[in-house]
Amino acid sequence: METAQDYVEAIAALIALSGEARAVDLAKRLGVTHVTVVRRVARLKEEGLVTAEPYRAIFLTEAGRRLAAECRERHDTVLAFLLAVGVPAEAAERDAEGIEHHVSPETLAAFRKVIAARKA
Amino acid sequence: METAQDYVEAIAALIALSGEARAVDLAKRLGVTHVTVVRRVARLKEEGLVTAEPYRAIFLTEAGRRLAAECRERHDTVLAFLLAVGVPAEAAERDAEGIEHHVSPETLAAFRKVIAARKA
DNA sequence: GACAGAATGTAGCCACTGCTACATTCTATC
DNA sequence: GATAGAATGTAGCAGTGGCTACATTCTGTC
Repeated sequence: METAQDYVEAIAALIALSGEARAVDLAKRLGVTHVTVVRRVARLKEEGLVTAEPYRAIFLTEAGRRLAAECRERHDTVLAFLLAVGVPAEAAERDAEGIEHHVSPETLAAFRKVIAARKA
Repeated sequence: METAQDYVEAIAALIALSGEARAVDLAKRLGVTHVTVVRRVARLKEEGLVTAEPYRAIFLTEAGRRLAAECRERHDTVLAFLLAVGVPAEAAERDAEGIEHHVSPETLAAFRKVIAARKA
């Protein structure tokens, strides 16, 4: 489930960058081989999160886009929060990747409040 | 590696509670069957983190105690931090379990500063 | 001390993620 | 349009974590 989120996030990011997500680029971005990507994408397809045809790029379904947007929003919130409490940018980026999958809605709400407070 | 930390943490907690860590109690605490525990503990033994003899309780080696202490300290810091920024206790406990494995030393330092500031 | 029940150990299954090695298909260039 | 190189697909291996089922050992009680 976590990896599914990482994948749709990465796919969304690649589509935003270049209009499509190719297996080789996904592999590069996620730091795995293309085989791992292909197999995982097949499952995402079964789960209805992406569309994928042999030898073609990968795209998100409506459900995939929704999930990606959620993840993106959560990721950005966690990152902004870490930066707001004084974590150096590089560490914040790294840690946000791991932390984002373990924040409950309650924690996310608390994070947002802190961000808003620091901004004010 | 994450699971190794969860196990030494749990073992340390059980030892603190009752003087020893038994497989069945570990299984209950970690929410898995005793088989999973036994196999993981065998690996921890190979890694020099615990001592384990057939049909005997599990204990931490010096290295295991060090690791457990580190994890405990980090866990407590994350939990205290979440509470300090207003996360409800229940959610904080849950999320700390997941987040603790993804905080870098830099992030931990930032967390400590926030805790100190809120305390003052 | 026998015995039942609890605890532990062992065997074997599945799912997931990662890999290498090799096969196939695309694609850009000549 | 042939062809080399890139991209993708497929097969098969290993490690980890989860399980059930069954065997063995402990242990407390009669």
